Amino acid sequence: MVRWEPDTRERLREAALDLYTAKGYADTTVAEIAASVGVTERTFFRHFADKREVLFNGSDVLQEQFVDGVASAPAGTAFEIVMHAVLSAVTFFPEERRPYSRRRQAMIVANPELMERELNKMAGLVAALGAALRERGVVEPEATLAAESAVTVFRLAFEEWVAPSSTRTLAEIEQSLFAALRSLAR
Amino acid sequence: MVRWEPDTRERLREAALDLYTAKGYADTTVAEIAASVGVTERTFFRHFADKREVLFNGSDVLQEQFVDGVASAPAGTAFEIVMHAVLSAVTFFPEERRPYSRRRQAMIVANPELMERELNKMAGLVAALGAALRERGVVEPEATLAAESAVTVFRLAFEEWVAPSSTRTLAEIEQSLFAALRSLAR
DNA sequence: ACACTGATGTCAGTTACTGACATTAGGAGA
DNA sequence: TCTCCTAATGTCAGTAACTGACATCAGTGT
Repeated sequence: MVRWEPDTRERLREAALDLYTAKGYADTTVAEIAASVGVTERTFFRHFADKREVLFNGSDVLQEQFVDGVASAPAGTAFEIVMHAVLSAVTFFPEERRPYSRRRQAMIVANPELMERELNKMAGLVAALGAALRERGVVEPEATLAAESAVTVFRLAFEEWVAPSSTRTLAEIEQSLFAALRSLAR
Repeated sequence: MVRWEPDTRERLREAALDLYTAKGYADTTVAEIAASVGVTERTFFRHFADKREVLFNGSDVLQEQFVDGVASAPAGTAFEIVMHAVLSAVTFFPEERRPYSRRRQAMIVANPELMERELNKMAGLVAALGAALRERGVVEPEATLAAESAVTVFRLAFEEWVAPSSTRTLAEIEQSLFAALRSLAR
């Protein structure tokens, strides 16, 4: 019977954020991250496609949440469906995870390379959401426009949610942004 | 009196797209690009921050067009102002540049690294547009939402404009997308 | 016992990118 | 004309991200 050890993958993820925080993203080498959990650099690259990807683990799970949210939404307009999906996905960000999200997001916004990757993940969300909408019979260009709008709202809401002074819940922020978006195109 | 030679920068830009097209982006080294115009690799990196940036030259000019478009828009809602800005910027994409844009965009969508950079440039447009709107007194969150929406419309319109079968003008596509967006949030 | 599978180690190699310093060409002014 | 200055480039050594190929090894099912 051996002492329990978390996944190598998970340990790499934690070590990476710790090191990025301590020394800065650019000044941290992949070799250091690997060494700090007792594996080789090669192993790191077997778990993560590149040095950036280690910070973007949950993104596929979030994507599923969005897609499920579309599938489970009651009948309605494209806009109502994506609103439902985005608001459902808030369960992915419970209050106790806010400190972690803050740390991670601070790292991302401070490093253009990471921000690029973040934007890329958001584009993935848009693609998945758009596909889910088309699955439900929404046609172009409404499917893509609704998907884009929804992810934009989600992203802006998330950014405010992790802002240092923010106290509102993610769902509240999202709702006010959806409302503002509605009245924009008036 | 010497034979006229275009900028080293411009020649690198052309050579890069040619080589990327001929051998593929990943299989082209920066050293090859540099050698093909008779300079060293180091010189390439003095002109372009990295291997991707060489395909994103005009983006700052486009950004200025957007900002100018906001400044020159008649009084109106945030939505009307960004519509004016986006529609003004079509002069940046005359019909004769469509073949070049098609080539370039095909290269970008085929390479995730390049797509990431593209998304990053779009985020730059959003930021500039948002700032220009705030300059005109538009407040948050309307400024950011309008900027995001406008750049989304521009991007989707551009993608359709460079699609192989597309014949409509960029302005036409943009107008129909703005209209669709308007009726989305109804 | 044996084969198989999945995760890891090892190692050599490529290439993007950077810093430091040298060189050169052309223009402005003494 | 000589000289200084600046901008662009060359040279060179170095770092670190990433990859492919192959070996090892522990566990698992048969």
